[in-house]
Amino acid sequence: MSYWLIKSEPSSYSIDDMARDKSADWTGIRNYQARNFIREMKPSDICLFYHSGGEEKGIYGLVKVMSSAKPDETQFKRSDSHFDPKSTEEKPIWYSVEVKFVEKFIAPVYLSEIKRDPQLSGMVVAQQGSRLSVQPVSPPHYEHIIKLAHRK
DNA sequence: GCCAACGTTGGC
DNA sequence: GCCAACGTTGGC
Repeated sequence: MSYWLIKSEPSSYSIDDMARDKSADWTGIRNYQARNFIREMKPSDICLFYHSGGEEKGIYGLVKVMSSAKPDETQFKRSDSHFDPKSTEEKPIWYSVEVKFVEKFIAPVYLSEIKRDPQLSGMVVAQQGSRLSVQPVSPPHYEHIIKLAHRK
């Protein structure tokens, strides 16, 4: 059982879109480091859902991993913005997982809080210049985020 | 909207 | 294999 953080631009896909759709294929990851983390994901792993950009950047909820990694179908579709001509069905380059909506936080945990909280120091998302869109989260960091997210 | 930090591409 | 040029991410 592992914990992860996945980023999304709320203008393209927000936690509310996620809540409406109930489940989604997490496609479009086109970075090797992020791809490698996708391939480590296992069903029942939990992901923190992070909004990058938008008014208040931060963690807005949780989704659960429902499948192990499978080839990201968008890499094969010529018309898709994530089409990759170097990839073939026999040797796919990019992977996706299916995720299911779990909850939207009562109290989102904002990036400014994450940076300020000593118990969250070292979180990748708070590091300067961190562009990694899929990243591991340690259990203590996860537990603390949940505590903050459920405070009244 | 700006731009620093980053990852990738491609010429050599 | 190096590294300059380029494109993108994402915080501010």
